[in-house]
Amino acid sequence: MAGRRRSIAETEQAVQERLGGFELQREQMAAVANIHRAAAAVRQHLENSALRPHDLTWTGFVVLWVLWIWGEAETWSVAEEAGISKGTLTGIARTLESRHLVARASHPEDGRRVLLSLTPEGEELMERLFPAFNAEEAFVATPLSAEECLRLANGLRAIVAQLEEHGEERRRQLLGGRDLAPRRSGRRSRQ
Amino acid sequence: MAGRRRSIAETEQAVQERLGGFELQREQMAAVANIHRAAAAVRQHLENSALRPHDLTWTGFVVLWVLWIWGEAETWSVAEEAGISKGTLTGIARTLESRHLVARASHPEDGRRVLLSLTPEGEELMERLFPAFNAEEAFVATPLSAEECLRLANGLRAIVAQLEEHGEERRRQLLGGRDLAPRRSGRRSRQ
DNA sequence: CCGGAATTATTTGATGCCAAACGAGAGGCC
DNA sequence: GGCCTCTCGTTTGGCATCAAATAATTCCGG
Repeated sequence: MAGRRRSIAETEQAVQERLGGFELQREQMAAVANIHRAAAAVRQHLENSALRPHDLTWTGFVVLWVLWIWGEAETWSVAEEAGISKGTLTGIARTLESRHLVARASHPEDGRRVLLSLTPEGEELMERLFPAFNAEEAFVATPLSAEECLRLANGLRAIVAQLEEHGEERRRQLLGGRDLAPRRSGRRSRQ
Repeated sequence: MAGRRRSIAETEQAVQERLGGFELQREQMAAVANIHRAAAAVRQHLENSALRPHDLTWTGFVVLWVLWIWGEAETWSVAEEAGISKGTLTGIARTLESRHLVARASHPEDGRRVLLSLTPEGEELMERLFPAFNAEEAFVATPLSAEECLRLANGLRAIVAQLEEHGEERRRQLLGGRDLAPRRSGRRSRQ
């Protein structure tokens, strides 16, 4: 056992032994745990294969991707699509702008809003990068048939939908009226 | 369309339109994209429901979890299991140690190695926290039957295995002998 | 045993990340 | 026009994150 990476089977065996005394939702636990294992492994691989030669981070790529697919868009919508907070997007957009891949323009009718779009350089990058990226997506999914991929995607989509539809209500319920403790980090009030 | 969150179906439609001219692995792309959407959504929910009252981050919880399941363990092995780099673990362990949830001990036979374990306080926390955490895992998986959860877990496990078995070789192949550009960030050489 | 090679964990630097606070602008009302 | 409120994007603070450099220790050949 010592000095070797544990397989998922070994881990699940250890969990079984450790948690024998608990009543638990075993299948759901395995699903959630593996979502994160897979996400981390896939992200790691894509960053170190397709993205690294272009010095892009995962999130930077996702933002470029969103702009490529949707064209010019407001920041709140880009953040939403990319699955990051608007504060994070501000930083990412700054980085991408400094590399001339993304352009920032203020909304013609509302001075508060900002529009993001790809520069021609950004478009060109995506056209070259995307096929390589997609090839690595195919590589990580090699063990699965096309149909199994769709099944997988459907299961995951159902989880996302569940959280979009019922997540906020659930969190409210759990609180039962009490206030949620503020995060340890985050900006402090001035007074 | 404006001012509303786009559904996954709409996104996939836009992708279809934008990428009509590319040859692409559609199913694999959908699977990979949804892995990340789901991972982010699930993590967000768990942090804001089960973990927040205990002021734990996702990664902090995962590290406690690994120690709870496996007992005392060496740091490299904890990092491996938790899916983070050993450098990151150093920071997390420091945080958890400062909160008296984790203890650090040096290896009796090898002064380079460090052993981590839960303190009694950490054990107690996990015993109280785990049921709540598992309940939220069950909540996010509500739309799926137990069997569908297992199917999902199996598909994801296959992807992780693919990367563990062939990922490194694949990245070497892609490089074709060339050196991978260093990351933009990271420690600089002294000279 | 001595000195270099190998193997640990830690430090470092740049970036990512969130939530809450903030400031700038828009819109309604009187 | 002067306010008050609402709604944007940005800033802030505290961590998390990685890979490479470095420090600390062990191992091995002579």
